[in-house]
Amino acid sequence: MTIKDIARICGVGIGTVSRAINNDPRVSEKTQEKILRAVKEHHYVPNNSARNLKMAESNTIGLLFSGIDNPFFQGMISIFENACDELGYSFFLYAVRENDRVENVAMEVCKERRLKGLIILGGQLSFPNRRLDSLGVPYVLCTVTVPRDGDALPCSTVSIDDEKESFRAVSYLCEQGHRRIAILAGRTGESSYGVGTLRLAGYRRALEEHGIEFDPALVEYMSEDLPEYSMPNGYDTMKRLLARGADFTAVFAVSDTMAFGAVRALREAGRRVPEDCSIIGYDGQYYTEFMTPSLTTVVQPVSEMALKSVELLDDAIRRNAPPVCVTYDAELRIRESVMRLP
Amino acid sequence: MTIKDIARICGVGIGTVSRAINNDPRVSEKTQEKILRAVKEHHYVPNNSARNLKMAESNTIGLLFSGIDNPFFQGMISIFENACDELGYSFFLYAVRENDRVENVAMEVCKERRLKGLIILGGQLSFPNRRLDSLGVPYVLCTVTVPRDGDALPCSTVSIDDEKESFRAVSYLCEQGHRRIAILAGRTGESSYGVGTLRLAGYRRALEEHGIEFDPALVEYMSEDLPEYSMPNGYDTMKRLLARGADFTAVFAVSDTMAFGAVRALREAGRRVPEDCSIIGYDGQYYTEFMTPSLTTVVQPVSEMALKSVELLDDAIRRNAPPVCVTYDAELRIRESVMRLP
DNA sequence: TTGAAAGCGCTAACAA
DNA sequence: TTGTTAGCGCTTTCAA
Repeated sequence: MTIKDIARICGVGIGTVSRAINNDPRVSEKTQEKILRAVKEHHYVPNNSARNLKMAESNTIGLLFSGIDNPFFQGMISIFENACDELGYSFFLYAVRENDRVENVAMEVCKERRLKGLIILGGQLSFPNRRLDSLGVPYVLCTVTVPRDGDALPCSTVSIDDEKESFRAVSYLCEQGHRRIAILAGRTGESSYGVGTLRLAGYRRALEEHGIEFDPALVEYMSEDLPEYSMPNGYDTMKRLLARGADFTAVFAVSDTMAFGAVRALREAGRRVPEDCSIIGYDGQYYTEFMTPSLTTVVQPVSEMALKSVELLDDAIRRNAPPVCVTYDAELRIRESVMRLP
Repeated sequence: MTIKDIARICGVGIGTVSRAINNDPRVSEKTQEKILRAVKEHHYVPNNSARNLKMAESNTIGLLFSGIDNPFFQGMISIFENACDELGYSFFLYAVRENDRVENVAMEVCKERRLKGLIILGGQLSFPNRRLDSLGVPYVLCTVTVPRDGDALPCSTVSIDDEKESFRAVSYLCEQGHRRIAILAGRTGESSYGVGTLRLAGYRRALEEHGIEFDPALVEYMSEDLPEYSMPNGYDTMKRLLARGADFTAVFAVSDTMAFGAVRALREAGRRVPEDCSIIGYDGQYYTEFMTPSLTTVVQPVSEMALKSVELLDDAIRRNAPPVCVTYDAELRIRESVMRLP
């Protein structure tokens, strides 16, 4: 069933059918009605490939989303969607699969749907990036960690300062009287601009500023064999820390998922939270407030970040604005999982 | 940058470029190398729209996924993907947005990508369904609840029997000596084949078979104002049950998320779990084993269900097999959140 | 092994 | 207000 069939059925030209479908005012009401009725009756659906191929340009913003299985992104998609809506853009969501490279998908989708611009949510990218440079449309990186040093980025970014926020979280632990603070850290060998590395750096700086000597025995890196930043990994990593007989009164977990698993491990070891061990998470995921004890954590302002991403992209598209890097402050949400030491 | 440009650059015809790109053996090695080099150098990416438009058929299975924000589906996508891979299909993932109807998206995507078949994961559908009937390719419903009575379905389905599994879960509670069992139920007014209704029915039957009279005072329906089956809703619903002064020693929550929120509400009310109140969840989500106490829950065999869905679709595509409805058994995973009453 | 050309289904420019 | 037509970028004949 193509536009041709509908035209034949209605006894009109295909141009008229096209106009009727797209609500072009230059079709008589009677004709349009007839055509739409036939469309409905025969379940005609336009072929998007043909449409995209023909159209010189769309008015669509694409969202390239790496991490469909990552709960951190839960609920963000609809924020992007609504924001695009508000600014008058269509919205196209594309979930990047694990084995696909963001850059390649970006190129493909851009051509296929004639995107006006692109938001890249999550995933790993490196710069300079020749592929992305040749995209031809502006794009913004949201919660994508990239090296910040050296040359200016060719795109806008929206993120938080992981080092600073970790510093703040661990400082809070220090201020609550903790001196033996362990960290459930990212994988060893993570790149120097990965969040794990940044969060560990913040941890070290906080210790230093509070006159606490860094003790390698209190650092436990997450397992290479388990999914990164997952609950099982948090559980396993804490088990190892405990098994080593490390002596600590508080833990900084580099993600809420890690903290969740760690709490379980702590309890299995007979340590109460927060009475015997305080814990602090990172990300501010939705479930942390329903945990018992509710988890003190670094809340990333995901809504604002999503909104700002669309805004920046719109600036670039409509006003040709130059790239900017926006860094948001996270909020240390103080809840029940940290105890003040006497 | 189109195939034409590459052809011009390399001094060959566009047909040759097409063949080179698609690894057609009828291109001399030298020519292919030259072309691929130019492709790389100029960042040429074929336009999928043009490709899809031209190709008579693809070898692609599409996965229409409703519920990108639903943690229940976490990790399922890659199972579908691998299964398709194994059977020699390409895989196309499409996340259906809240405001889109599955049927419409199905029609569109099918035409656009010339799908061989479709798997519909989650979402709500009703039958008979004229739109889906005119799809023209086989499709299978995975964890989609549809009315089962009356005419045969035009497609295969893979699901579990919510009534039976709920019956089993609540029976277990009864067998542990509980007589006052509350339920955190689906929304009032849910359709008669919705999971909420089914799970409530299983609850009632279990009570009945164990000689316990059904007490409406022990049923608390989830809030209409909060997201369905969410943690806040579980929390809120339990709060209301508690506020009513209901008298119970165990609760059946119709989802793990509800159970999670409910545990928090219970504790805030000073009731220990499971000592003062047992609780049982439903779904078998990944985090339930890391909760404290770990949650006894009805584990849906999501991997098997995903695998079977692809298998059934393959049967329909390759062997023209008639639709079948496969119902899996769930597993009641007994953990720490239920206590035996003396 | 290659190039030329038809045509996938649609939109938009043009003509009527 | 309508019909006709060119052509979007590609794959795939067909002919060389």
